[in-house]
Amino acid sequence: MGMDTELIKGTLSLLILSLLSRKPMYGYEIATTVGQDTGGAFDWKEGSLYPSLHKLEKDGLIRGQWQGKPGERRRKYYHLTKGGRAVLVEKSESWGQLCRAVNQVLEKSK
Amino acid sequence: MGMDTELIKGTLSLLILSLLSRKPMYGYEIATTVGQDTGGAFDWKEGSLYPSLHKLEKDGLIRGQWQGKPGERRRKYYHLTKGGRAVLVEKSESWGQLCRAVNQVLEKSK
DNA sequence: TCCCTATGCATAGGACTCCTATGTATTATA
DNA sequence: TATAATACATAGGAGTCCTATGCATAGGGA
Repeated sequence: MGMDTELIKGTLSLLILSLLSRKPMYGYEIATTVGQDTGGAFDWKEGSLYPSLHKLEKDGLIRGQWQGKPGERRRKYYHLTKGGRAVLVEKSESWGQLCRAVNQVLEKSK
Repeated sequence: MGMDTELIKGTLSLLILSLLSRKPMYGYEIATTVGQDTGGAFDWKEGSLYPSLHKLEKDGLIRGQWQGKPGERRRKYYHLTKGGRAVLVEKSESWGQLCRAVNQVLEKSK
């Protein structure tokens, strides 16, 4: 998709939290899910995704647990913490405010 | 306003172009206008605004001209170039795509 | 069997955006 | 006459995201 990458900044952590509010997921699953859900609008790179997951965990918003019975592929499942759920609500509201504010300016310029 | 600053990134140049599509404006006027139009949602700092204006000019999207008859306050008025107008259209479309994509994910998580 | 692709996680280094802090100068106001 | 508001500018740093690279396993086709 031809979406301006500059405009994407800041949405990564919001969307990771949102996706994990559905159910625990592992990194690769998060990336493919957000791609599918948006018709390919997002194509997160490993170099963005994994450091972001590590930071969210460091900040206590998500927690990761290695899973994999012997013979299974090793995956790190992340789930939202209570704090992460609260931040998700805040970030969602901020996102709504941003949308309204930007669209106000764009509308007024027409 | 309590708007998450991370989410703001990328909107600065879009909104500057949008504001200048109304009429030529000088830097300080741009900052106060975007604040008024959004009820204070944006509070752009000089350290963000002026470098951004310089970059937009360097990229050929806007052009600045010093104005000020003697006795008047010296102001640098910027106006959109033809290229700037085209980029504004592109960026507006990208912004719309981003909004839809993010909201798709958020909605699906409810 | 062997190679290639997809899956799955990770990090170093760099580009880019925005902010804080600071500087200069003029005009209006208390 | 001091202070706030106006008006522009830049250096330095923090933070976010990307490119590039590395490692490892599973599955499918030749």
